[in-house]
Amino acid sequence: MASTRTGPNLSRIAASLGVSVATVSNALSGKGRVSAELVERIRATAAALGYVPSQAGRALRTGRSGVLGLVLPDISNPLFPQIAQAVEYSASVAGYGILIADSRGDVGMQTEAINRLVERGVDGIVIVPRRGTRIADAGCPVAVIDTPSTPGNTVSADHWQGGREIGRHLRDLGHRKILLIGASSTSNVQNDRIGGFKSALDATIKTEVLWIEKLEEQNGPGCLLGLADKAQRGFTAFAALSDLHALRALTELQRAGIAVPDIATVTGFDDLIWSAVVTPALTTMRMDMETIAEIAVTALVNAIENGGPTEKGELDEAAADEPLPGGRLVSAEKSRVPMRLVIRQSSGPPGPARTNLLAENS
Amino acid sequence: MASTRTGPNLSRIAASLGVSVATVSNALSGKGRVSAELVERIRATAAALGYVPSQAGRALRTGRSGVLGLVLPDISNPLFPQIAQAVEYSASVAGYGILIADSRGDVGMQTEAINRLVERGVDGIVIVPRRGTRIADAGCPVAVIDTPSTPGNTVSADHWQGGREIGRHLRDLGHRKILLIGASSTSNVQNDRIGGFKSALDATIKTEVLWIEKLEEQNGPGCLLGLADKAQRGFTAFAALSDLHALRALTELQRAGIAVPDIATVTGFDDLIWSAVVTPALTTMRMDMETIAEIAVTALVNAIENGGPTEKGELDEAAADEPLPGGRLVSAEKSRVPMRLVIRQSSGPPGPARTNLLAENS
DNA sequence: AGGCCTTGATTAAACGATTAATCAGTTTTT
DNA sequence: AAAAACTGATTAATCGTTTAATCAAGGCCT
Repeated sequence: MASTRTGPNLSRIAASLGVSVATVSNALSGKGRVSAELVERIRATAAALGYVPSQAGRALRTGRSGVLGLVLPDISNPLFPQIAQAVEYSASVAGYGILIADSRGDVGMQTEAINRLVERGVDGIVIVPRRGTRIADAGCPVAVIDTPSTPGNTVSADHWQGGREIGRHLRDLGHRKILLIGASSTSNVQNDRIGGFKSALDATIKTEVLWIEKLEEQNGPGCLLGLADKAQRGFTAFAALSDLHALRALTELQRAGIAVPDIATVTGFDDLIWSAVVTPALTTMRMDMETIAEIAVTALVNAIENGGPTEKGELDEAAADEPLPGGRLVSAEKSRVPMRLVIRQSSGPPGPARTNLLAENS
Repeated sequence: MASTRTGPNLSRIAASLGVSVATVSNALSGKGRVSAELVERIRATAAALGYVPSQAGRALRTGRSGVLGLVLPDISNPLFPQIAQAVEYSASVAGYGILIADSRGDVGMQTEAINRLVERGVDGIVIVPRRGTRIADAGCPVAVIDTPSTPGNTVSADHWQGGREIGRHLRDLGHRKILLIGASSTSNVQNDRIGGFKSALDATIKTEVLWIEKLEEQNGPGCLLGLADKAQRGFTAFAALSDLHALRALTELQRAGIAVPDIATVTGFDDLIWSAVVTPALTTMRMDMETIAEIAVTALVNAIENGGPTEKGELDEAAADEPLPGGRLVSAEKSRVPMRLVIRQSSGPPGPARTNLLAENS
């Protein structure tokens, strides 16, 4: 603790007032029995001396560090800022700090990252798992933010509902041939979005899914997606499963001289930072990260402080009523948070030469 | 510490081997004098018992938490992932964890965020300051990542050089009328980039600076930048001071039917995630964040562990030889890291109907 | 052979906070 | 009036690690 190395501690306050350290501790924490007048004097001198409690001392005694770990599949993911900001905020409101760990896209490193956090003594961990991975027993409560269809998911955006809403939006605009653009078919999140999307359509609407990773395996990263060709073949709407892909689609279409939204409609997902400032601004689905983070952190803190509701996610052979196994997945009552449709300028009715005058609903 | 709450500790290992805790501690840390044979046995049982040292106990005794704070002006900034990832990596290599704090764009909250970190006992802090703010005395070593022209800067990209390189690139391509696009004239970083940019041009080249924030004050956020009009007036190159603005320029020009790079050239800064996947892929300047983070973390760790080179940045009236004032700005020998020009498809010679066939230099 | 250095271990004192147990007065109860 | 209960404080143990100080024993020197 560089913080309180030389700074005042409880005993210094106690000494300067001629009382015992226990009394000072009780006064500041409000736990024991201390006269109101003395509490006031202790508070005053503590403030005067600039007292800052030592987390190390407290942690050693209480067994709690007051820190949560945040494990991300890949920090460089553009969605990360939203997540980190929301989780950090919820945690700080609950009195916790956030220690970050990056698994850098590597599946094996996810376990390693978790271990690093555990060794640092975090009280709990929020994990946004790499797709398809299971969470190893961490030795502390764990909240998982993924997608409702993933077993063990604590809370997440309702990606299925999000897909359904954007599907409805495109259906109502009159599109009859829609291209879905995703990264990889192994993503639970993207599959949920696709499932929801298709559930909103009727039989007359034709869809096709373009997987970017598969395409790039053949043509190299950053290759063209061949959307102009798709447009020729009658696709009037391009529903990307991420704003990053939507952006790629938008610029590729524009470059090919296909006006958006006049000729083709482009929609995205996640409302990433640039979505509002490109021209035309992207119609997209926004996750309510603030709520998701708050639910996840609350569930985690509850498990930490009260041994709240948990479920054994991985150790299937063990009995569920086993005495606290150390690592445990926490669960929340509300596990799916609805996404919100943000209509901007990139979506409109199909066919040539029509402009979308809908204003953004803030 | 949820980690070692019930787990094995030094005394358990000591007991199970019939030696003293001090010996175990010495054996595991390699500091005292312990026979090689006993070290081996201790190591073995420690591993067998799954021993994890308690950070709390260690921190309390040594006064070091092994954690660095990372203060960011606004986590939602798209540049953040790069920074966080690089800093987290460098820190973990040096054996430190990263605690994040977000000042959410608010100037006042920067101080508050720093205080939160200090209260959590971080050993040092890496700050990417909100533009124009000074760093308050934090009570622990502080490394600042901003721009070389900012007093107190520890290390950063050489934004001036970056500007110069992209200026040269556009000059060599033959552009004679260039529009610079920035967010705000109060940003040191952007001003450095502009300064470097102009230093690369000769007198025959005309430039103009468009400040987005000023424009949005009048026309509302997300408004058009009027670039089509600028193109009409003879501007052939649009050099944005951030990829976010470059993207905005690119899509706005495309929407107006101005082909990039055939008619107009667009360049950016920072090589953000989407820069390589839009069409045309953005020519941009890339910061070497890995190196910057490594230098910053190394300087910080050096100051923490050896009381390395520091300078009093703020407390001007105090003598420089004052005994360690607690909070101090660390300095590094190498404080400016060159940026690298990444040529992609969005830049080309001016004038109609010419295509840029330069390959990306990876 | 006695003194001295080296080796390999132990002892004990911190670090700073929390908290159960205790204690001396004072007030209330029986 | 003696017992019981409450109030406001103190004492002392504890969390797990590090580390200075100490100690016993064997080897080396003069």
